[in-house]
Amino acid sequence: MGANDLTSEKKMTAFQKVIDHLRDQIRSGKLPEHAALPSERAIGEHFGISRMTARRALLAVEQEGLAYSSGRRGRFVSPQRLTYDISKTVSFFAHAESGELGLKIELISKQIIQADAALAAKLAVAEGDTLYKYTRLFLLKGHPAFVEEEFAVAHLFPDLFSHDLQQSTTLLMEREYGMPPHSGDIAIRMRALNEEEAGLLGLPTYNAGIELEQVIFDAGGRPFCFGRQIWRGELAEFTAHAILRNRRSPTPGKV
Amino acid sequence: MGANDLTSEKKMTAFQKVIDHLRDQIRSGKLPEHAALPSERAIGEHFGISRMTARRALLAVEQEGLAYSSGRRGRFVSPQRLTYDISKTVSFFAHAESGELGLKIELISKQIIQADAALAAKLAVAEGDTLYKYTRLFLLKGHPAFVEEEFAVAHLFPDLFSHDLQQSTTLLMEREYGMPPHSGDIAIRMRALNEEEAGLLGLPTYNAGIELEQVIFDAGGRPFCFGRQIWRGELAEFTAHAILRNRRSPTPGKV
DNA sequence: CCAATGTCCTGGTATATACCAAGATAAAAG
DNA sequence: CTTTTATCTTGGTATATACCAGGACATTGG
Repeated sequence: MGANDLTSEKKMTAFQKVIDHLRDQIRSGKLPEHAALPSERAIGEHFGISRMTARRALLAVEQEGLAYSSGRRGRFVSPQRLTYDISKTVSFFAHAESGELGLKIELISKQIIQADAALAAKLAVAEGDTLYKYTRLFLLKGHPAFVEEEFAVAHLFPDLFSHDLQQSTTLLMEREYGMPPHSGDIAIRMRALNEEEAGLLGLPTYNAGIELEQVIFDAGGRPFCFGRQIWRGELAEFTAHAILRNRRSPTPGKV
Repeated sequence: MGANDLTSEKKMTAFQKVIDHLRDQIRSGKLPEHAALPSERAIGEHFGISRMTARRALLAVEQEGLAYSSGRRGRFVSPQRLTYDISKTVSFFAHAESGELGLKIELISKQIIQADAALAAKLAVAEGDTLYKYTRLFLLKGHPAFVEEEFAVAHLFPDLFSHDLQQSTTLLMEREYGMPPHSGDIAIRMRALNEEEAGLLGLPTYNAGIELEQVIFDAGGRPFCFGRQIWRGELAEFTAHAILRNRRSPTPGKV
Protein backbone atom coordinates (compact mmCIF):
# COMPACT_ATOMS: atom_id res chain seq x y z
CA MET A 1 0.00 0.00 0.00
CA GLY A 2 1.40 3.39 -0.91
CA ALA A 3 3.61 2.22 -3.75
CA ASN A 4 1.61 3.50 -6.67
CA ASP A 5 0.63 6.97 -5.58
CA LEU A 6 1.75 8.49 -8.87
CA THR A 7 -1.43 7.43 -10.58
CA SER A 8 -2.91 10.45 -8.92
CA GLU A 9 -6.44 10.74 -10.26
CA LYS A 10 -7.58 7.19 -10.52
CA LYS A 11 -10.80 7.87 -8.68
CA MET A 12 -12.12 9.49 -11.85
CA THR A 13 -14.84 7.56 -13.52
CA ALA A 14 -14.52 6.73 -17.19
CA PHE A 15 -17.21 9.07 -18.32
CA GLN A 16 -15.83 11.92 -16.25
CA LYS A 17 -12.56 11.62 -18.14
CA VAL A 18 -14.43 11.99 -21.39
CA ILE A 19 -16.35 14.95 -20.06
CA ASP A 20 -13.16 16.69 -19.03
CA HIS A 21 -11.60 16.02 -22.40
CA LEU A 22 -14.56 17.38 -24.31
CA ARG A 23 -14.78 20.38 -22.03
CA ASP A 24 -11.15 21.18 -22.70
CA GLN A 25 -11.57 20.82 -26.43
CA ILE A 26 -14.50 23.20 -26.39
CA ARG A 27 -13.25 25.75 -23.86
CA SER A 28 -9.86 25.96 -25.51
CA GLY A 29 -11.47 26.66 -28.84
CA LYS A 30 -10.03 23.60 -30.56
CA LEU A 31 -13.63 22.85 -31.34
CA PRO A 32 -15.20 26.14 -32.47
CA GLU A 33 -18.86 27.10 -32.29
CA HIS A 34 -21.16 24.73 -34.16
CA ALA A 35 -18.31 22.31 -34.85
CA ALA A 36 -19.28 18.65 -34.70
CA LEU A 37 -18.29 16.67 -31.64
CA PRO A 38 -17.05 13.11 -32.09
CA SER A 39 -19.87 10.62 -32.33
CA GLU A 40 -20.82 8.30 -29.49
CA ARG A 41 -19.24 5.37 -31.26
CA ALA A 42 -16.07 7.26 -32.09
CA ILE A 43 -15.57 8.33 -28.49
CA GLY A 44 -16.24 4.82 -27.31
CA GLU A 45 -13.52 3.39 -29.50
CA HIS A 46 -11.05 6.21 -28.87
CA PHE A 47 -11.29 5.96 -25.08
CA GLY A 48 -11.79 2.23 -24.99
CA ILE A 49 -15.18 2.49 -23.36
CA SER A 50 -18.58 1.25 -24.39
CA ARG A 51 -20.84 3.37 -26.49
CA MET A 52 -23.36 3.75 -23.67
CA THR A 53 -20.73 5.23 -21.40
CA ALA A 54 -19.58 7.60 -24.12
CA ARG A 55 -23.19 8.51 -24.59
CA ARG A 56 -23.62 9.40 -20.95
CA ALA A 57 -20.62 11.66 -21.15
CA LEU A 58 -21.97 13.42 -24.21
CA LEU A 59 -25.35 13.85 -22.57
CA ALA A 60 -23.63 15.40 -19.56
CA VAL A 61 -21.72 17.83 -21.77
CA GLU A 62 -25.01 18.65 -23.43
CA GLN A 63 -26.65 19.31 -20.07
CA GLU A 64 -23.76 21.52 -19.19
CA GLY A 65 -24.66 23.69 -22.11
CA LEU A 66 -21.37 23.23 -23.90
CA ALA A 67 -22.89 21.22 -26.71
CA TYR A 68 -26.25 20.68 -28.29
CA SER A 69 -27.59 17.69 -30.13
CA SER A 70 -29.37 18.04 -33.40
CA GLY A 71 -31.51 15.01 -33.91
CA ARG A 72 -29.67 12.22 -35.63
CA ARG A 73 -27.17 14.47 -37.28
CA GLY A 74 -24.81 14.57 -34.35
CA ARG A 75 -23.76 16.84 -31.54
CA PHE A 76 -22.25 20.29 -31.96
CA VAL A 77 -20.54 22.96 -29.91
CA SER A 78 -22.97 25.48 -28.45
CA PRO A 79 -22.66 29.12 -29.50
CA GLN A 80 -21.95 31.79 -26.94
CA ARG A 81 -24.68 32.60 -24.50
CA LEU A 82 -26.63 35.76 -25.17
CA THR A 83 -28.10 38.09 -22.61
CA TYR A 84 -31.56 39.51 -22.60
CA ASP A 85 -32.19 42.44 -20.31
CA ILE A 86 -35.72 41.95 -19.10
CA SER A 87 -35.88 45.23 -17.23
CA LYS A 88 -35.19 47.31 -20.32
CA THR A 89 -37.41 45.84 -22.97
CA VAL A 90 -40.27 43.38 -23.20
CA SER A 91 -39.45 42.49 -26.77
CA PHE A 92 -36.56 40.23 -27.47
CA PHE A 93 -36.76 41.15 -31.11
CA ALA A 94 -36.31 44.85 -30.38
CA HIS A 95 -33.47 43.85 -28.10
CA ALA A 96 -31.85 41.70 -30.72
CA GLU A 97 -32.17 44.13 -33.59
CA SER A 98 -29.49 46.45 -32.28
CA GLY A 99 -26.81 43.81 -31.92
CA GLU A 100 -26.16 41.78 -35.03
CA LEU A 101 -27.61 38.51 -33.88
CA GLY A 102 -29.05 37.31 -37.16
CA LEU A 103 -32.53 36.87 -35.77
CA LYS A 104 -35.16 35.14 -37.83
CA ILE A 105 -38.75 34.33 -36.94
CA GLU A 106 -40.72 31.37 -38.26
CA LEU A 107 -44.48 31.33 -37.84
CA ILE A 108 -45.53 27.89 -36.66
CA SER A 109 -49.24 28.39 -36.19
CA LYS A 110 -51.87 31.08 -35.64
CA GLN A 111 -55.43 30.76 -34.46
CA ILE A 112 -58.28 32.55 -32.77
CA ILE A 113 -59.29 31.06 -29.46
CA GLN A 114 -61.55 31.63 -26.45
CA ALA A 115 -59.83 32.54 -23.22
CA ASP A 116 -59.81 29.83 -20.58
CA ALA A 117 -59.78 30.67 -16.89
CA ALA A 118 -56.01 31.01 -16.63
CA LEU A 119 -55.65 33.24 -19.67
CA ALA A 120 -58.66 35.33 -18.71
CA ALA A 121 -57.09 36.04 -15.34
CA LYS A 122 -53.74 36.96 -16.83
CA LEU A 123 -55.21 39.27 -19.45
CA ALA A 124 -58.01 40.68 -17.29
CA VAL A 125 -60.75 39.65 -19.70
CA ALA A 126 -63.80 37.46 -19.21
CA GLU A 127 -63.59 33.71 -19.68
CA GLY A 128 -64.59 32.94 -23.23
CA ASP A 129 -63.42 36.26 -24.67
CA THR A 130 -61.71 36.11 -28.03
CA LEU A 131 -57.94 36.01 -28.15
CA TYR A 132 -55.35 35.76 -30.87
CA LYS A 133 -52.91 32.95 -30.33
CA TYR A 134 -49.80 32.38 -32.38
CA THR A 135 -46.72 30.27 -32.01
CA ARG A 136 -43.38 31.27 -33.44
CA LEU A 137 -39.89 29.84 -33.54
CA PHE A 138 -36.99 32.27 -33.10
CA LEU A 139 -33.70 31.41 -34.72
CA LEU A 140 -30.34 33.05 -34.10
CA LYS A 141 -27.95 32.67 -37.01
CA GLY A 142 -30.04 29.83 -38.31
CA HIS A 143 -30.09 27.95 -35.01
CA PRO A 144 -33.27 27.54 -32.97
CA ALA A 145 -33.15 29.62 -29.78
CA PHE A 146 -36.65 29.63 -28.36
CA VAL A 147 -40.30 28.98 -29.09
CA GLU A 148 -42.84 31.62 -28.22
CA GLU A 149 -46.57 31.29 -27.72
CA GLU A 150 -48.32 34.63 -27.56
CA PHE A 151 -51.88 35.58 -26.68
CA ALA A 152 -53.31 39.02 -27.50
CA VAL A 153 -56.68 40.50 -26.57
CA ALA A 154 -58.52 40.37 -29.89
CA HIS A 155 -60.73 43.45 -29.74
CA LEU A 156 -57.72 45.70 -29.19
CA PHE A 157 -55.99 44.58 -32.37
CA PRO A 158 -58.50 44.20 -35.22
CA ASP A 159 -57.12 42.24 -38.15
CA LEU A 160 -53.89 41.44 -36.36
CA PHE A 161 -53.43 38.35 -38.49
CA SER A 162 -53.46 40.43 -41.68
CA HIS A 163 -50.06 41.72 -40.67
CA ASP A 164 -46.79 39.95 -41.04
CA LEU A 165 -46.10 38.01 -37.86
CA GLN A 166 -42.44 37.47 -38.70
CA GLN A 167 -41.53 40.63 -36.86
CA SER A 168 -41.70 41.99 -33.34
CA THR A 169 -45.35 41.97 -32.34
CA THR A 170 -44.62 44.45 -29.59
CA LEU A 171 -43.38 46.94 -32.17
CA LEU A 172 -46.28 46.01 -34.45
CA MET A 173 -48.83 46.71 -31.76
CA GLU A 174 -47.20 50.02 -30.97
CA ARG A 175 -46.88 51.15 -34.59
CA GLU A 176 -50.16 49.92 -36.04
CA TYR A 177 -52.46 50.09 -33.05
CA GLY A 178 -50.92 52.85 -30.92
CA MET A 179 -50.46 50.46 -28.03
CA PRO A 180 -46.94 50.88 -26.62
CA PRO A 181 -45.83 48.56 -23.83
CA HIS A 182 -45.45 50.35 -20.55
CA SER A 183 -44.59 47.66 -18.05
CA GLY A 184 -44.37 43.90 -17.76
CA ASP A 185 -44.75 41.11 -15.28
CA ILE A 186 -42.14 38.47 -15.85
CA ALA A 187 -41.62 34.96 -14.51
CA ILE A 188 -38.63 32.75 -15.18
CA ARG A 189 -38.33 29.09 -14.36
CA MET A 190 -36.65 25.93 -15.50
CA ARG A 191 -38.76 23.11 -16.87
CA ALA A 192 -38.65 20.19 -19.26
CA LEU A 193 -39.60 20.57 -22.90
CA ASN A 194 -42.66 18.83 -24.25
CA GLU A 195 -42.54 16.91 -27.48
CA GLU A 196 -43.55 19.76 -29.77
CA GLU A 197 -41.10 22.21 -28.27
CA ALA A 198 -38.32 19.66 -28.35
CA GLY A 199 -39.02 19.00 -31.98
CA LEU A 200 -38.95 22.67 -32.91
CA LEU A 201 -35.80 23.34 -30.93
CA GLY A 202 -34.07 20.24 -32.26
CA LEU A 203 -33.66 18.68 -28.83
CA PRO A 204 -34.57 15.34 -27.36
CA THR A 205 -37.83 15.41 -25.41
CA TYR A 206 -37.61 15.84 -21.66
CA ASN A 207 -34.55 18.05 -21.98
CA ALA A 208 -34.68 20.99 -19.61
CA GLY A 209 -35.09 24.54 -20.84
CA ILE A 210 -35.83 27.97 -19.43
CA GLU A 211 -39.35 29.29 -19.58
CA LEU A 212 -40.00 33.03 -19.59
CA GLU A 213 -43.55 34.25 -19.19
CA GLN A 214 -44.54 37.85 -19.50
CA VAL A 215 -47.70 39.87 -19.30
CA ILE A 216 -47.42 43.22 -21.03
CA PHE A 217 -49.36 46.22 -19.72
CA ASP A 218 -50.24 49.53 -21.32
CA ALA A 219 -49.73 52.89 -19.61
CA GLY A 220 -53.04 52.47 -17.81
CA GLY A 221 -51.94 49.21 -16.24
CA ARG A 222 -54.21 47.12 -18.46
CA PRO A 223 -52.73 43.88 -19.78
CA PHE A 224 -53.02 43.40 -23.51
CA CYS A 225 -50.59 40.64 -24.38
CA PHE A 226 -49.35 37.48 -22.72
CA GLY A 227 -46.33 35.59 -23.98
CA ARG A 228 -44.64 32.36 -23.01
CA GLN A 229 -41.17 31.62 -24.33
CA ILE A 230 -39.24 28.41 -23.86
CA TRP A 231 -35.52 28.80 -24.45
CA ARG A 232 -32.73 26.37 -25.04
CA GLY A 233 -31.23 26.51 -21.58
CA GLU A 234 -27.62 26.73 -22.65
CA LEU A 235 -28.29 29.72 -24.86
CA ALA A 236 -29.89 32.35 -22.74
CA GLU A 237 -29.09 34.57 -19.82
CA PHE A 238 -31.58 37.03 -18.38
CA THR A 239 -30.48 40.17 -16.65
CA ALA A 240 -32.32 42.88 -14.76
CA HIS A 241 -31.59 45.98 -12.78
CA ALA A 242 -33.85 46.32 -9.79
CA ILE A 243 -34.47 49.42 -7.70
CA LEU A 244 -35.74 48.35 -4.33
CA ARG A 245 -39.02 49.66 -3.04
CA ASN A 246 -39.13 51.19 0.41
CA ARG A 247 -39.17 48.40 2.91
CA ARG A 248 -40.15 48.16 6.57
CA SER A 249 -38.04 51.05 7.85
CA PRO A 250 -37.87 53.88 5.33
CA THR A 251 -34.29 54.66 6.36
CA PRO A 252 -34.24 58.36 7.09
CA GLY A 253 -31.45 60.45 5.66
CA LYS A 254 -30.48 59.16 2.28
CA VAL A 255 -33.00 58.90 -0.60
CA MET B 1 -53.71 -5.94 -40.66
CA GLY B 2 -56.49 -3.65 -39.51
CA ALA B 3 -57.88 -6.09 -36.97
CA ASN B 4 -56.31 -4.74 -33.82
CA ASP B 5 -56.74 -1.01 -34.12
CA LEU B 6 -57.97 -0.76 -30.55
CA THR B 7 -54.41 -0.86 -29.28
CA SER B 8 -54.37 2.77 -30.17
CA GLU B 9 -51.12 4.12 -28.81
CA LYS B 10 -48.63 1.41 -29.57
CA LYS B 11 -46.08 3.83 -30.97
CA MET B 12 -45.25 4.82 -27.41
CA THR B 13 -41.84 3.74 -26.27
CA ALA B 14 -41.54 1.73 -23.12
CA PHE B 15 -39.94 4.45 -21.10
CA GLN B 16 -42.51 7.01 -22.21
CA LYS B 17 -45.23 4.79 -20.78
CA VAL B 18 -43.44 4.78 -17.46
CA ILE B 19 -43.01 8.55 -17.58
CA ASP B 20 -46.70 9.07 -18.22
CA HIS B 21 -47.61 6.73 -15.41
CA LEU B 22 -45.33 8.46 -12.92
CA ARG B 23 -46.52 11.86 -14.05
CA ASP B 24 -50.11 10.82 -13.45
CA GLN B 25 -49.32 9.44 -10.02
CA ILE B 26 -47.63 12.68 -9.03
CA ARG B 27 -49.98 15.18 -10.66
CA SER B 28 -53.06 13.42 -9.31
CA GLY B 29 -51.64 13.54 -5.83
CA LYS B 30 -51.59 9.78 -5.34
CA LEU B 31 -47.94 10.35 -4.58
CA PRO B 32 -47.80 13.40 -2.29
CA GLU B 33 -44.85 15.77 -1.82
CA HIS B 34 -41.68 14.03 -0.68
CA ALA B 35 -43.24 10.60 -1.08
CA ALA B 36 -40.90 7.94 -2.36
CA LEU B 37 -41.17 6.87 -5.99
CA PRO B 38 -40.80 3.19 -6.84
CA SER B 39 -37.19 2.14 -7.23
CA GLU B 40 -35.57 1.52 -10.58
CA ARG B 41 -35.67 -2.21 -10.01
CA ALA B 42 -39.29 -2.18 -8.88
CA ILE B 43 -40.41 -0.26 -11.93
CA GLY B 44 -38.45 -2.56 -14.18
CA GLU B 45 -40.20 -5.62 -12.80
CA HIS B 46 -43.64 -4.03 -12.65
CA PHE B 47 -43.57 -2.87 -16.26
CA GLY B 48 -41.59 -5.81 -17.54
CA ILE B 49 -38.72 -3.65 -18.73
CA SER B 50 -35.06 -3.68 -17.90
CA ARG B 51 -33.70 -1.65 -15.05
CA MET B 52 -31.77 0.67 -17.37
CA THR B 53 -34.94 1.60 -19.21
CA ALA B 54 -36.77 2.23 -15.97
CA ARG B 55 -33.81 4.31 -14.93
CA ARG B 56 -34.02 6.48 -18.03
CA ALA B 57 -37.69 7.11 -17.33
CA LEU B 58 -36.97 8.12 -13.75
CA LEU B 59 -34.19 10.43 -14.88
CA ALA B 60 -36.58 12.07 -17.32
CA VAL B 61 -39.17 12.60 -14.60
CA GLU B 62 -36.39 14.06 -12.50
CA GLN B 63 -35.40 16.45 -15.30
CA GLU B 64 -38.99 17.46 -15.61
CA GLY B 65 -38.86 18.67 -12.06
CA LEU B 66 -41.55 16.33 -10.82
CA ALA B 67 -39.16 14.29 -8.73
CA TYR B 68 -35.77 14.62 -7.14
CA SER B 69 -33.24 12.00 -6.29
CA SER B 70 -31.55 11.93 -2.96
CA GLY B 71 -28.32 10.02 -3.28
CA ARG B 72 -28.78 6.34 -2.79
CA ARG B 73 -31.86 6.68 -0.68
CA GLY B 74 -34.23 6.82 -3.58
CA ARG B 75 -36.29 9.27 -5.57
CA PHE B 76 -39.02 11.46 -4.15
CA VAL B 77 -41.80 13.73 -5.32
CA SER B 78 -40.71 17.34 -5.65
CA PRO B 79 -42.37 19.93 -3.44
CA GLN B 80 -44.27 22.83 -4.94
CA ARG B 81 -42.28 25.47 -6.71
CA LEU B 82 -41.73 28.70 -4.85
CA THR B 83 -41.46 32.16 -6.33
CA TYR B 84 -38.88 34.76 -5.57
CA ASP B 85 -39.62 38.29 -6.66
CA ILE B 86 -36.29 39.70 -7.72
CA SER B 87 -37.59 43.21 -8.30
CA LYS B 88 -38.81 43.63 -4.74
CA THR B 89 -35.97 42.34 -2.63
CA VAL B 90 -32.37 41.29 -3.03
CA SER B 91 -32.53 38.95 -0.07
CA PHE B 92 -34.23 35.65 -0.42
CA PHE B 93 -34.16 35.27 3.33
CA ALA B 94 -36.09 38.48 3.87
CA HIS B 95 -38.45 37.29 1.17
CA ALA B 96 -38.89 33.91 2.77
CA GLU B 97 -39.36 35.13 6.31
CA SER B 98 -42.83 36.50 5.68
CA GLY B 99 -44.28 33.31 4.26
CA GLU B 100 -43.84 30.23 6.39
CA LEU B 101 -41.27 28.45 4.32
CA GLY B 102 -39.25 26.88 7.08
CA LEU B 103 -35.99 28.37 5.87
CA LYS B 104 -32.75 27.21 7.44
CA ILE B 105 -29.19 28.28 6.59
CA GLU B 106 -26.12 26.08 6.95
CA LEU B 107 -22.70 27.68 6.82
CA ILE B 108 -20.45 25.58 4.60
CA SER B 109 -17.27 27.65 4.62
CA LYS B 110 -15.98 31.15 5.23
CA GLN B 111 -12.68 32.69 4.28
CA ILE B 112 -10.90 35.92 3.52
CA ILE B 113 -9.63 36.20 -0.03
CA GLN B 114 -8.02 38.60 -2.47
CA ALA B 115 -10.19 39.83 -5.31
CA ASP B 116 -9.33 38.42 -8.71
CA ALA B 117 -9.95 40.40 -11.88
CA ALA B 118 -13.56 39.29 -12.28
CA LEU B 119 -14.55 39.98 -8.70
CA ALA B 120 -12.68 43.29 -8.65
CA ALA B 121 -14.64 44.44 -11.67
CA LYS B 122 -17.96 43.39 -10.21
CA LEU B 123 -17.34 45.03 -6.83
CA ALA B 124 -15.49 48.08 -8.18
CA VAL B 125 -12.41 47.45 -6.07
CA ALA B 126 -8.78 46.96 -7.06
CA GLU B 127 -7.47 43.53 -7.91
CA GLY B 128 -5.98 42.06 -4.78
CA ASP B 129 -8.26 43.91 -2.39
CA THR B 130 -9.52 41.94 0.56
CA LEU B 131 -12.94 40.33 0.36
CA TYR B 132 -14.99 38.15 2.62
CA LYS B 133 -16.17 34.99 0.97
CA TYR B 134 -18.64 32.57 2.47
CA THR B 135 -20.65 29.67 1.16
CA ARG B 136 -23.99 28.70 2.59
CA LEU B 137 -26.62 26.09 1.94
CA PHE B 138 -30.25 27.16 2.15
CA LEU B 139 -32.82 24.55 3.11
CA LEU B 140 -36.57 24.83 2.85
CA LYS B 141 -38.42 22.54 5.26
CA GLY B 142 -35.27 20.52 5.64
CA HIS B 143 -34.72 20.07 1.91
CA PRO B 144 -31.79 21.71 0.11
CA ALA B 145 -32.97 24.52 -2.16
CA PHE B 146 -29.87 26.42 -3.22
CA VAL B 147 -26.21 27.05 -2.50
CA GLU B 148 -25.00 30.61 -2.20
CA GLU B 149 -21.50 31.98 -2.50
CA GLU B 150 -21.22 35.56 -1.38
CA PHE B 151 -18.40 38.08 -1.60
CA ALA B 152 -18.40 41.28 0.45
CA VAL B 153 -15.97 44.19 0.35
CA ALA B 154 -14.00 43.66 3.55
CA HIS B 155 -13.20 47.21 4.64
CA LEU B 156 -16.88 48.11 4.67
CA PHE B 157 -17.78 45.37 7.12
CA PRO B 158 -15.13 45.05 9.83
CA ASP B 159 -15.41 41.81 11.79
CA LEU B 160 -18.18 40.49 9.60
CA PHE B 161 -17.24 36.94 10.51
CA SER B 162 -17.79 37.61 14.22
CA HIS B 163 -21.49 37.73 13.47
CA ASP B 164 -23.76 34.79 12.96
CA LEU B 165 -23.86 33.98 9.27
CA GLN B 166 -26.93 31.78 9.58
CA GLN B 167 -29.14 34.74 8.89
CA SER B 168 -29.77 37.18 6.08
CA THR B 169 -26.50 38.96 5.40
CA THR B 170 -28.36 41.74 3.64
CA LEU B 171 -30.28 42.46 6.81
CA LEU B 172 -27.10 42.03 8.84
CA MET B 173 -25.23 44.57 6.75
CA GLU B 174 -28.10 46.99 7.05
CA ARG B 175 -28.57 46.60 10.79
CA GLU B 176 -24.98 46.35 11.97
CA TYR B 177 -23.17 48.43 9.38
CA GLY B 178 -25.83 50.88 8.23
CA MET B 179 -25.51 49.68 4.68
CA PRO B 180 -28.99 49.13 3.26
CA PRO B 181 -29.29 47.69 -0.23
CA HIS B 182 -30.58 50.20 -2.72
CA SER B 183 -30.49 48.44 -6.05
CA GLY B 184 -29.25 45.27 -7.63
CA ASP B 185 -27.97 43.89 -10.90
CA ILE B 186 -29.27 40.41 -11.47
CA ALA B 187 -28.46 37.71 -13.98
CA ILE B 188 -30.28 34.39 -14.33
CA ARG B 189 -29.15 31.46 -16.41
CA MET B 190 -29.34 27.69 -16.54
CA ARG B 191 -26.19 25.69 -16.06
CA ALA B 192 -24.92 22.33 -14.85
CA LEU B 193 -23.93 21.79 -11.25
CA ASN B 194 -20.34 21.09 -10.35
CA GLU B 195 -19.47 18.29 -7.98
CA GLU B 196 -19.50 20.33 -4.77
CA GLU B 197 -22.83 21.95 -5.53
CA ALA B 198 -24.34 18.65 -6.56
CA GLY B 199 -23.17 17.09 -3.32
CA LEU B 200 -24.66 19.86 -1.20
CA LEU B 201 -27.94 19.85 -3.07
CA GLY B 202 -28.18 16.08 -3.02
CA LEU B 203 -28.17 15.76 -6.80
CA PRO B 204 -26.09 13.80 -9.26
CA THR B 205 -23.29 15.83 -10.78
CA TYR B 206 -23.93 17.44 -14.14
CA ASN B 207 -27.58 17.95 -13.34
CA ALA B 208 -28.84 21.29 -14.52
CA GLY B 209 -29.81 24.07 -12.13
CA ILE B 210 -30.60 27.76 -12.21
CA GLU B 211 -27.90 30.24 -11.34
CA LEU B 212 -28.80 33.65 -10.01
CA GLU B 213 -26.06 36.24 -9.70
CA GLN B 214 -26.55 39.59 -8.08
CA VAL B 215 -24.47 42.63 -7.34
CA ILE B 216 -25.93 44.77 -4.58
CA PHE B 217 -25.43 48.54 -4.63
CA ASP B 218 -25.83 51.16 -1.94
CA ALA B 219 -27.73 54.41 -2.41
CA GLY B 220 -24.66 55.97 -4.00
CA GLY B 221 -24.52 53.31 -6.66
CA ARG B 222 -21.46 51.65 -5.14
CA PRO B 223 -21.42 47.85 -5.15
CA PHE B 224 -20.70 46.26 -1.79
CA CYS B 225 -21.76 42.67 -2.12
CA PHE B 226 -21.77 40.05 -4.84
CA GLY B 227 -23.70 36.83 -4.55
CA ARG B 228 -24.04 33.74 -6.68
CA GLN B 229 -26.82 31.28 -5.98
CA ILE B 230 -27.34 27.97 -7.68
CA TRP B 231 -30.85 26.61 -7.26
CA ARG B 232 -32.39 23.20 -7.76
CA GLY B 233 -34.07 23.93 -11.05
CA GLU B 234 -37.38 22.31 -10.26
CA LEU B 235 -37.80 24.34 -7.11
CA ALA B 236 -37.54 27.96 -8.05
CA GLU B 237 -39.36 30.53 -10.08
CA PHE B 238 -38.17 34.10 -10.38
CA THR B 239 -40.55 36.94 -11.00
CA ALA B 240 -40.08 40.62 -11.69
CA HIS B 241 -42.13 43.65 -12.53
CA ALA B 242 -40.41 45.89 -15.04
CA ILE B 243 -41.21 49.48 -15.84
CA LEU B 244 -39.85 50.24 -19.26
CA ARG B 245 -37.43 53.06 -19.67
CA ASN B 246 -38.24 55.68 -22.29
CA ARG B 247 -37.37 54.26 -25.64
CA ARG B 248 -37.01 55.90 -29.03
CA SER B 249 -40.20 57.96 -28.72
CA PRO B 250 -40.55 59.26 -25.15
CA THR B 251 -44.35 58.87 -25.20
CA PRO B 252 -45.67 62.17 -23.95
CA GLY B 253 -48.54 62.26 -21.50
CA LYS B 254 -48.35 59.81 -18.62
CA VAL B 255 -45.19 59.78 -16.50
C1' DC C 1 -28.32 17.94 -65.49
C1' DC C 2 -31.50 16.33 -62.26
C1' DA C 3 -34.15 13.17 -59.68
C1' DA C 4 -34.37 8.71 -57.45
C1' DT C 5 -32.04 5.12 -54.92
C1' DG C 6 -29.36 2.91 -51.73
C1' DT C 7 -25.69 2.84 -48.34
C1' DC C 8 -23.47 4.68 -44.33
C1' DC C 9 -23.36 7.21 -40.11
C1' DT C 10 -25.78 9.09 -36.40
C1' DG C 11 -28.39 9.22 -32.24
C1' DG C 12 -32.59 6.90 -29.78
C1' DT C 13 -34.30 2.96 -27.66
C1' DA C 14 -33.89 -1.36 -25.28
C1' DT C 15 -32.00 -5.64 -22.90
C1' DA C 16 -29.41 -8.31 -19.59
C1' DT C 17 -25.89 -8.27 -16.62
C1' DA C 18 -22.36 -6.96 -13.23
C1' DC C 19 -20.02 -4.66 -9.45
C1' DC C 20 -19.66 -0.81 -6.12
C1' DA C 21 -20.80 2.26 -2.32
C1' DA C 22 -23.87 4.62 0.56
C1' DG C 23 -28.12 4.64 3.21
C1' DA C 24 -31.58 2.01 5.90
C1' DT C 25 -32.66 -1.50 8.84
C1' DA C 26 -32.81 -5.52 11.40
C1' DA C 27 -30.07 -8.66 14.16
C1' DA C 28 -26.57 -9.63 17.43
C1' DA C 29 -23.44 -8.32 21.05
C1' DG C 30 -22.27 -5.62 24.87
C1' DC D 1 -31.15 -0.40 26.52
C1' DT D 2 -27.47 0.91 23.68
C1' DT D 3 -23.92 0.01 20.46
C1' DT D 4 -22.10 -2.60 16.96
C1' DT D 5 -22.41 -5.63 13.10
C1' DA D 6 -24.22 -7.74 9.16
C1' DT D 7 -27.67 -7.75 5.59
C1' DC D 8 -30.79 -5.70 2.24
C1' DT D 9 -32.08 -2.01 -0.85
C1' DT D 10 -30.93 1.76 -3.59
C1' DG D 11 -28.87 4.42 -7.08
C1' DG D 12 -24.29 5.05 -9.79
C1' DT D 13 -21.27 3.20 -13.00
C1' DA D 14 -19.99 0.21 -16.71
C1' DT D 15 -20.07 -3.33 -20.57
C1' DA D 16 -21.53 -5.53 -24.81
C1' DT D 17 -24.99 -5.97 -27.81
C1' DA D 18 -28.99 -5.18 -30.81
C1' DC D 19 -32.40 -2.97 -33.74
C1' DC D 20 -34.67 1.24 -35.53
C1' DA D 21 -35.25 5.63 -37.98
C1' DG D 22 -33.73 9.89 -39.74
C1' DG D 23 -30.07 12.72 -42.01
C1' DA D 24 -26.08 12.93 -45.25
C1' DC D 25 -24.19 11.76 -49.32
C1' DA D 26 -22.58 9.50 -53.25
C1' DT D 27 -24.05 6.55 -56.90
C1' DT D 28 -27.15 5.38 -60.34
C1' DG D 29 -30.79 5.89 -63.77
C1' DG D 30 -33.52 8.73 -66.56
